[in-house]
Amino acid sequence: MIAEVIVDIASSEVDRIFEYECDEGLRPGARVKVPFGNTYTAGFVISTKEKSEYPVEKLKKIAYVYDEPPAVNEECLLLTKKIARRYMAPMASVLRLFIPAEMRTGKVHERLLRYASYERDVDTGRAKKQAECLAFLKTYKKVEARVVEEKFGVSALKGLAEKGGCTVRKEKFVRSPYLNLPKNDRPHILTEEQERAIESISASSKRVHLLHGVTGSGKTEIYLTYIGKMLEEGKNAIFLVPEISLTPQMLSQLRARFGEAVAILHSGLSPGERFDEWWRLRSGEARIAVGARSAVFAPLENLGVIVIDEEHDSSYVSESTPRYKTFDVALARANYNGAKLILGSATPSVETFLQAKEGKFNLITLTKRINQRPMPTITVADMRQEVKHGNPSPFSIVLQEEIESCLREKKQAILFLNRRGYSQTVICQECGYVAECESCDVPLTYHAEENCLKCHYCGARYKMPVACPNCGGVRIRYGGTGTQRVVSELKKKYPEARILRMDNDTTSGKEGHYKILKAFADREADILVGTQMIAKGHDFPAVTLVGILDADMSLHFSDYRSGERTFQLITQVAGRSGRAEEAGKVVLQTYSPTNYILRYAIDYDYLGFFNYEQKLRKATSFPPFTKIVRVMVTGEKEDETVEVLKEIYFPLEKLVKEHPEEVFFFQKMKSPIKRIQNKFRYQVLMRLKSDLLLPHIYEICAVRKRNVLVYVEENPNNLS
DNA sequence: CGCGCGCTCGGG
DNA sequence: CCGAGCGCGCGA
Repeated sequence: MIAEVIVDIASSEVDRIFEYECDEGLRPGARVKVPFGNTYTAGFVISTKEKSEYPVEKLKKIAYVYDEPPAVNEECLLLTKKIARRYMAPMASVLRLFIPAEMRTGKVHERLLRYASYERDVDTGRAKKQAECLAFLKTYKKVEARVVEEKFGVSALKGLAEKGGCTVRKEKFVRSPYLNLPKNDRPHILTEEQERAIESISASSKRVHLLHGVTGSGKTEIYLTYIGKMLEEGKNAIFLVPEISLTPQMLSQLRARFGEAVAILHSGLSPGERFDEWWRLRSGEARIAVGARSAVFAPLENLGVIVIDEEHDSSYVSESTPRYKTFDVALARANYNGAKLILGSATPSVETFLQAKEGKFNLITLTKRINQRPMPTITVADMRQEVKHGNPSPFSIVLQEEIESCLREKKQAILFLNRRGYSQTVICQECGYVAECESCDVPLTYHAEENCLKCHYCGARYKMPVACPNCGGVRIRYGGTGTQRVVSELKKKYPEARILRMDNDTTSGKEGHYKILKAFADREADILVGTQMIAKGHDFPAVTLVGILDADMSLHFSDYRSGERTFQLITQVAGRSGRAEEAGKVVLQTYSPTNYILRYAIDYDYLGFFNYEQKLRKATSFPPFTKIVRVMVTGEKEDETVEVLKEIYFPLEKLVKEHPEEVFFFQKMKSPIKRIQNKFRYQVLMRLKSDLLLPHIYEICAVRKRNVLVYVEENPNNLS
């Protein structure tokens, strides 16, 4: 037998099939160890055949077959080929998505522990410790041997085992997080609207279903009910959520509902936990995979449903090769398995909603909130007027009043500002010098807590200079407010208020996010000041006020999606207010109160927003009516980078000249941020009518030069 | 003349 | 990707 093997080296240079002699019965998808060059390397069997075209005397033998059953099944192999072709990615880099890194490196294995189990009552004679040990085991039946030995001594356990009172055996210990939570069998009562959604999903013959429902309309209950339904039918499920939503509460809720049938895949797990959870899915022991983007590759067969919650979230696009879109992978898997693909969002992306409106997806609209409560009222504070009337603080008069009444009534408030640090820029008032990062082409942000300057792109820290390095001046202006400054202003104004801050600087560590959220939920603070990360799905019943300090921030970004993003952000942040008994309030501060995006957001008018945005995109030929392609060329040496840029630019130029009808825009340029982490960034930007030229573009950009990286992005999330 | 580094090439 | 093999540049 001959095995066609892809070696586990993620480089296009060796991304081809190597043939090896193998034993009869080796199955495609198996991981193997093969001689390669003058060492050994891991590889994946892609297929097997009887005869090889390759000279027999040169064929080598497979050295070792790793695991049985094969780690990658037939579906995954097909999907691998599809993704590799689509993104011109090496097969090995795609195959790696399907198995946990722990398995590849071979550093983590299943964990075996010794357990002492009670057998029967025996006469322990004069051995007092053995008698105690026997009694202990009789009560607890099975205990880890190490624990028993610590309690009664090594010899007592050994002696007891020899007399037959107990047995000591090595068993697999499953490192599954939250496994010990009690299962909660309370019935789940659906509202009429939720019932109808379930019926619609079941009845529709369409592959993709979009649940469009306001925050608090109970989308999660619909997903879980449908997943439960699939389990009953003997089918399995994948439930995808944005990384940030994988909170302990969320996971324990799932465990309570589905018990051990749930396996969790996410970056916060320990290597051992991830390994075990993966195998629980592969072996069929667990039947629901929950996780962020990468969980779409979960090793489940016979899928009944794949759910993508918060469909619009930008974390669903991979930012390293292969730059797959979670939706595309999920759709391919749903098609293969005959499964339903459910997308859910209060603010679907324009692209998704357009497809739903055109009838390609089954659109289900949920209009009612579960608790019947109206959405919080949004008050607009015109910051131009505030400045005119001599209010220099980051808080408008109306927001100050609301904060005060909130504190008086012992309620909680959230203040949102998508900018961390103290001040965005540090400018010398004498000469206009702006401190910039040495490795990136961006200004530095002042952090008051550590009294230092930080680069928000590469994380570098610099000492805060006493005097201007350029002219020696000592008068420094702090421009632009960040979360730290908001907190210090709040403390000045409301010394009695307890304030928590949540941003990248305060959430370090494994459970950094969770600790702050929990502290706030436990009412350890009155006001939570935070960036983007406070916007998502957390329930704080006592929050009655949300302040959006700078609604314009994302609005005036030079990006075709800035309007969409602003709408989504405002809707999400506003949804944090008034989740329980109390009606919520939102104060939205802006310098452009008449902006259409803000007007639609204030009215919670998604359809209004969508119609406007859709017309705009169509008129200006932007996605989803076109596709933006950015080819990024980065390298540490500018001359080398430009060299490679030229190498791809001319073939690309030739390509677009041959297809002028496909191309709206084509230009090579330095990136808006010319350097990040000491790497120069050059790009070719294109706007194309369709995906027709994509394969050619990927092909042209597949050049691999040492020291210079080239990659293709489709509709990139930011153009910096 | 010999060694060292940097580039090219092959791997089944 | 990684090591083997080889070419040319420099030192004494």
